Amino acid sequence: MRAARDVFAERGYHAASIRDIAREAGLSLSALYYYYSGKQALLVALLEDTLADYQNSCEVALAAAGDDPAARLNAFVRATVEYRVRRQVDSLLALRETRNLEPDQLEGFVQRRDALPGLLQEIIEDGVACGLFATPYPDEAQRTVLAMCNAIAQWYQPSGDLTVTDLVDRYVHLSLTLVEYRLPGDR
Amino acid sequence: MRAARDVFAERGYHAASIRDIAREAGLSLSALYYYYSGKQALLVALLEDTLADYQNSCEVALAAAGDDPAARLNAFVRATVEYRVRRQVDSLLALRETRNLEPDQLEGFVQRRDALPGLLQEIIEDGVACGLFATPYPDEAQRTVLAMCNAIAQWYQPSGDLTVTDLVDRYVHLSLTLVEYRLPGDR
Amino acid sequence: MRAARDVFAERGYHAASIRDIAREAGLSLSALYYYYSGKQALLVALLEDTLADYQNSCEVALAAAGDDPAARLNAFVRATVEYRVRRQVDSLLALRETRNLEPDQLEGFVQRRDALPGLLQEIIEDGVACGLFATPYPDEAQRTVLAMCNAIAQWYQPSGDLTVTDLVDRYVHLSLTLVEYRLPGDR
Amino acid sequence: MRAARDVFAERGYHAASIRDIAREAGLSLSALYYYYSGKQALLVALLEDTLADYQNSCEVALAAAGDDPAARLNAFVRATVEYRVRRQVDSLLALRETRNLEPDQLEGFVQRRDALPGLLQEIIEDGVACGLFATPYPDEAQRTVLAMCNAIAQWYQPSGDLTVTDLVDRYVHLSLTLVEYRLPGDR
DNA sequence: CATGAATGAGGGTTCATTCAT
DNA sequence: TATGAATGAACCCTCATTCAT
Repeated sequence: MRAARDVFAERGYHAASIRDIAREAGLSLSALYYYYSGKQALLVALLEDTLADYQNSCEVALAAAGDDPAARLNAFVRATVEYRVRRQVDSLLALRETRNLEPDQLEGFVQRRDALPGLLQEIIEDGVACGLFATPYPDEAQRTVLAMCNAIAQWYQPSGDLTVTDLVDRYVHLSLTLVEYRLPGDR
Repeated sequence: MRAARDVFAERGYHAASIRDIAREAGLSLSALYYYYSGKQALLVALLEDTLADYQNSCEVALAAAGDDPAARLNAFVRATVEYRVRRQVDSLLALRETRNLEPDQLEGFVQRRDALPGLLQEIIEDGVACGLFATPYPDEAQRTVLAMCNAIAQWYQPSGDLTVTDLVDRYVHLSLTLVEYRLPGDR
Repeated sequence: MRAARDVFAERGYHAASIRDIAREAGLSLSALYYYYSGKQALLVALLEDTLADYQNSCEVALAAAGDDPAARLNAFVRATVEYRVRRQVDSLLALRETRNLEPDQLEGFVQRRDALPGLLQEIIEDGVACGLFATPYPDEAQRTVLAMCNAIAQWYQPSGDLTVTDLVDRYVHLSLTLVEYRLPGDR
Repeated sequence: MRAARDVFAERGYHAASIRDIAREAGLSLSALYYYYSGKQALLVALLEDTLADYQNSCEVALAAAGDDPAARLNAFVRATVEYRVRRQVDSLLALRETRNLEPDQLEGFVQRRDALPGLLQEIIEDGVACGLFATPYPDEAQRTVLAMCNAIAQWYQPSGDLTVTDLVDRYVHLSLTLVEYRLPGDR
């Protein structure tokens, strides 16, 4: 799977050859087929693993965050940003190669994947409902939060100046700004 | 080119077969080769055309916007959002398939493409410098503005309830919020 | 035809594309087809022209040589060597590309082409018969004379030190040596 | 390789299709690619094998011939003639298709191939130096010896009257005649 | 658990040729 | 005379996959 991840990431699913993956993995072609039933199965395994990990990270973070919408938004953004950095390559694959899942797999996968935006949606709507978030456009705010977090995988360089801690702080700040967070009693 | 756009968009560059494109275009395989020297040439033509159109839209909009950073940000976001809607499929291709340009083409293309984020960068820094934008994170704000505008191509449905006009308004609002725009005299 | 000669010579008949020939000739593809009915026709024209020229050269030389076998051998070798130098590229084509003639053309062409070795054969046999040539192997001598003359086209460099005059002298000498020419009265 | 040899010989490298070779070999197209990485690789394999065999034959023959130039010339001609008969088809390929080697391969191949004429050159020059060979034109004599031996592959018919033994005798005779061999003490 | 061998389908591309203009 | 446009067949090659061992 490591080999598949690297090769898929470098070339893209369709341009990647299963021979390249086998070579990268130090396996013979047939040995690879012994463990995975085919190219598609490798992709599925990668994406499922990535998604499960991400979902779990979010759940844990949200469970610890309690009920406050601001705290929950904070937790969600933190979990997402950290995930995009921690599993940067997998994040890219999830964004780019999901479309190459075959119809069977695709449906269920997308369904599960899209539960998370729904969660974020709820958080923001809660915040709006109780007056913490003043944004007039909760839908677009939610889309933007996701888009900006996802994009991290495309540009972040672990070797650069920006530490993950700082990155998280900044994205949390941006998110709260986006939803126009008003401190309670600040109205 | 229309056929190439549709087929590339539907399947992705590598999964798309030049035979499919020819069929979609109502041409024989060889006739297609008469006009374009190959698959890569089709991709290049598409991406170059898309980029030129987008750059032009931005330039026109910014030229009309004058010097005020807020007005310029407004113009930039408006131009980008409208572009993402007007040429939605091309926008997706530009985002997804640029990586499939061959090294020769890639370099120059990316260079030209990345001039625009630079422009946005300047706008935001100007705004910060003259106190109009209060964001402590101009870099991340700029990345977010781009990310959210780009993402439009992935979800917007012209047939839906949201008109382009409304969409633009909302994204302008979000952008100004992101950079923490303070009305002059509002400090 | 000049273009065809050059392109056929450089790449070989099958590797040469009729587009290359047209480009080399400064013609459009269709204009080329206006003058020659196809690739094969170009080859036929080239080879026929070359053969006719060579045959003519030989006939003229032999007519001037009179009856003496040594003089005739001298004339034949001189004509052949000079021809290989004068039309070096055509000579190469004749040697290499005759096999690519289509069956129709091939038969007649080969028949005419092989009349000349027959002539050489007669010359040598005459010389042997009247005791001028002492070679015990007239057939092999004839084959060798032809082979050595033909090979000239493969290595001779007009820009080199060896002049055509010298070249002819040497090959005449070699030929007479080969047939073991005995000066009359030398026996 | 046998199939490749036959098909290349019959049609020429460029006119030969790799499908024909596969069919002739009783393999599927892909199976052929399993063993040889492509058309060029087949050609290289054939030519290299042929060259190595020929070089080896010459070396063995010369090693057994001792120092006498006449004996060495005899050995060289014998080895070459026998080789041209023994591997007639390969000889034709080597003569005709070497030009279709790609530049990488071509250089080294030609270099190795041309070592042999150099050897012949030395033999003849030795003979001339010690007065055994009286030819005034050692270079041309050498070219002729090679040309006549090489040509054998183009016309010899094993089914004909001429046995290989006779053939060798005659070509040795012609070669010695060409270099104007004088028996020691015959000067 | 691992492999070498084999396959058929399809890939992008080139080509000689034709035809309406 | 000359051309641009078009075609269908064939080309070399790569691929995901299978199977006997």
